[in-house]
Amino acid sequence: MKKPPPITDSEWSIMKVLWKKQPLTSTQIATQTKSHPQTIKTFLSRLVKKKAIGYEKTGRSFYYRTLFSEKECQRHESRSFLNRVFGGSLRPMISHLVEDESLSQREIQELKALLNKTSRGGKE
Amino acid sequence: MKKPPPITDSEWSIMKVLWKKQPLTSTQIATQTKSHPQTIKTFLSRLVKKKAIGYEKTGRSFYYRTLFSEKECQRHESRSFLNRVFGGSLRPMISHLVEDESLSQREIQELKALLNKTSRGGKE
DNA sequence: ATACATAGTCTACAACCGTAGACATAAAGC
DNA sequence: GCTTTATGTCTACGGTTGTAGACTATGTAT
Repeated sequence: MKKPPPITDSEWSIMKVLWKKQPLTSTQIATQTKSHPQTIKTFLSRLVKKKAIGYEKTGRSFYYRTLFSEKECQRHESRSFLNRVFGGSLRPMISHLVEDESLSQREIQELKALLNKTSRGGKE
Repeated sequence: MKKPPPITDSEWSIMKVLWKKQPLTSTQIATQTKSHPQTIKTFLSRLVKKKAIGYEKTGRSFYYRTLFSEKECQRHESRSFLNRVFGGSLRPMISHLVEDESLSQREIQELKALLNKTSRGGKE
């Protein structure tokens, strides 16, 4: 499976819209994001060029569609973020987040449950 | 407390070196990072200009020093990353990381311990 | 004092990013 | 068939980023 290309901030906002509902035309995206249509078109071209999205032409309309799942892209971004800010190691990052951003009791319970579930899958 | 300015990838690598040992001269940093000295100097100027670091001139040498702790910067970066990629919510992100990046048994244990400790401090 | 070395400042430059105008093309309605 | 309208493509432009050469100023050694 190919890995997703780098996606900039503004491009992410477009990807997000598409992940919610696909496929969409440039006009539909512009309406939803309340952005200048021309700007959206530029971002769409760039995303197409870097093969983050594709499109099908049906009659007069171009329908855009992502070529990667949100999860794939999140995974990828997390990786590079991790490398940049936390030197690549996950644990310090999670520690930091957990310590720093106060989580509610409920969230903590959920995370613990998650960790229990993962226990079986984790590699030793 | 002022918030840290945006720091680019390359600049992070300099900050990292400084956080490990401060203060340092540009030459020392260039040596450690094995980068072209001129490039380091540029980054240092930019970091000074955006007030991420400061320096003291002692005799012939300029000693650079960070103006923010690593934790502060990590916090800041985590925030913007979170907003961009996970729509600002922490839990999905941690879930994603925990599910996706396989953690060792040991790491899982450590995280659980961390969560227990945090229980008391977390807000309800 | 004079020359050498060191370290900051100015300048540059290509690539990328956010933003968007101008232009072309093609479908659709009249 | 011709005009309107929608939609992609080309071009642009200022700002940032990574990279680094050239110039300058100032200690340092002789």
